[in-house]
This record gives sequence, structure tokens and C-alpha cells, in this order.
Amino acid sequence: MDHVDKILAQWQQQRPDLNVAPMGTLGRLKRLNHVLMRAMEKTWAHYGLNESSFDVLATLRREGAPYALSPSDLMASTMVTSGTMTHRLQQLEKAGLIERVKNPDDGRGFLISLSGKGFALIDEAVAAHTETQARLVNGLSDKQRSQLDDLLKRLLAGLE
Amino acid sequence: MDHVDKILAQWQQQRPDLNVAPMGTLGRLKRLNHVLMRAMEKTWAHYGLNESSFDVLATLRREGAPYALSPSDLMASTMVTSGTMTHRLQQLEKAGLIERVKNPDDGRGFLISLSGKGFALIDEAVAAHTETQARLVNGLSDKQRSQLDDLLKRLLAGLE
DNA sequence: TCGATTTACCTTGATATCAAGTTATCCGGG
DNA sequence: CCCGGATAACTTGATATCAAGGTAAATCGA
Repeated sequence: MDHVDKILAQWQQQRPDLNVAPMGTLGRLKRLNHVLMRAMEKTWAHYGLNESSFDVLATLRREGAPYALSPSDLMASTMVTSGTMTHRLQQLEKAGLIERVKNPDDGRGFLISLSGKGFALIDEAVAAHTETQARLVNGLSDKQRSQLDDLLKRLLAGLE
Repeated sequence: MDHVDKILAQWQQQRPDLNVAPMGTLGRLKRLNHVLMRAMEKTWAHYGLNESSFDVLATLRREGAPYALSPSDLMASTMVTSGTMTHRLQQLEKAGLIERVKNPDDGRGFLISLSGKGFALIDEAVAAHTETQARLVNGLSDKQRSQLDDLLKRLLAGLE
């Protein structure tokens, strides 16, 4: 009987006509996401980062050498709008974690790359981050985690 | 090989020392949450609501008669700060969906209750919402959805 | 080759949120 | 009874985000 179960019981009482089973699942998903984000933010903060900045730096890092992408590529990878990405890149540039050069092949665009400092920082931060994540899924066995993975993937596949 | 798998493959290539399996699970959870929210927002918008306002009205509605809670109770239920709740309640009051009365038993506090209009609106909106949610979990069988439910619950239990 | 369309990115304006600080009220120990 | 600490809710200031609009450059069709 967790928090979500109590909500479902209330609805059952008030509106027995509703099918609330999906609400339970989606409610837990939302709540879990919230709790997980809160936990992961602590790790990011330890490196002076937040979800946004970590997201951008990690996207550049995992791309491999020369660790560079256009703002448009970053927008697509991180699912944010152009205004948001502009803002994020300004912050990161000011912090000296990325560098911005005009794209020689396209006068409209830029290439954003990791600075040396940005590379060093994200390489450390991502290691700590994966450790945090491992701790967060500790409540499940490997098999259960893998099962969860499969169900999430299946659900996501039908929606994207 | 979905979007998340590609990310994991990139990390595997770049940082084979990292254990990225948890990242896959948590990444899908985040992405799924994002996609689901987007979808549910459409239903809410159909009733002139958004996640925030729906959240408050639904919390009051499922509470049962007399459909009233203090701002503090609402804060606890919806996991937002006091400033945020103040703002939400202002909007809802302006829209005539809630009413605010001083708590007779506590001079510091208020009681927020659904107006007739608010009750009628949320009662319709929540029915549409549960239908949307049922559609969103269509990609899973009942058994799979229930399995997912169980795993999310287990994971959540270890963290809250 | 040239005009129309598309694309890349930035800018603007509005909104939602949070953290921290504030004020009024309540409550419990002396 | 009163005073100090706790609590309820609002206010303030900062920030992140989005949607919509703008500008410059690229591309495509005739």
C-alpha cells in the first residue's frame, strides 16, 4: 500500500466507474522519475552541473572524437527547443566547458565542442553518475532490472 | 535498437569501463515519462487545464466530500513547494474552479475547496484522462502492465 | 541562375518552478 | 501567562523552459 495505491483507492471509492489500473502504473512512473531525478541531481551538483549541463556535455562526450555536434544535433538528442539550447550553450560557454566555432561547411550553423576542461569534467562526472545510477536500481535484482528494461522499451516503442 | 540503445552503444565504445545497464533503464524511464506527459497534456488542454491545475483539482476531487484540503496538504500530495502552490491556487481561484476560506480552527491557514464549476470540470476531465491513460498503456498486455507496475513499485519502495 | 522554400540559430515574452526570506499564528514549557 | 520555537502560507528574486517570431544562409526547382 504505497502512496499511489492510496490514490487509486480514493478514486475507486469516489469514481468506481473509472478504470484506474493504468493510472497506477503511470503514476508510479512519474513519481519514480521525480525521485530519481532528485537523487541524480546531487551527483551532478557535486561537479557544479545540473541535469541540463550534464546532458549537453555527456552528449558531446559519448559522441567520441572530436567531441563536437551542431546545436541542432544537440537539440534533437536532448529533446529541448532551440531557445533552450541557445541558453544552455551560453552558460556552458561562459563556464569554459564548451567551445563554439562557425561551421566551415554551413554559414548558418556552428559546431559545439568540448573544451579540455569540459572533457575532463564530464569524464569524471559520468563515472560518478553511473555509480549513482547503479545504487538507485539496487532495489531490483539484475534479472528484475532487465525485465523492467524490457517492459519500458516495449511501451516506449509503441509511443515514439 | 531504440534511441536509448544507441546511447548505451556510444558509451560502451567510449567508456568501456562504465557499467551502463542502469543508465539504459533509467534513461527509458525518463524518456517514457516525457512522452507520456506530452500525450496527457493534450487531454488536459481540451478542458482548459494543464498538468498543474489538473493535479490540484484531481487531488481535491478524489478526497471526497466536502472536497477540501489545506494548501499544505495539497503541497504534500503534489510534491511542490509552497510558492508554487500559492501560484497555482491563485490561477485556479481566478478561474473560479476553487474557493478559499479561512480555516476556522487555525488562523494561519486556509481551506481550499472545489467550486461547483471546478467539480463538474474535473469530473469530466478525469474520465477523459483515464481513457487517455488506458490508450497509452495499450502497447502492453494486462499481464505485462501489471508486471511493470510491480517492478516500479518495488523500485520506488526502496527509494522513498 | 534566380526566386521561393527550407533550415539553423537567436531573440523575445510569457510562464512555472524553486529556494530563501517574511509575517502571522499556534503550541508547549516554564 | 508569556516567551521561544514551530508551522502556514505568501513574497521575492533567480532560473529554466517553451512557443512564436525574426534573420541569415543554404538548397531546390524551373
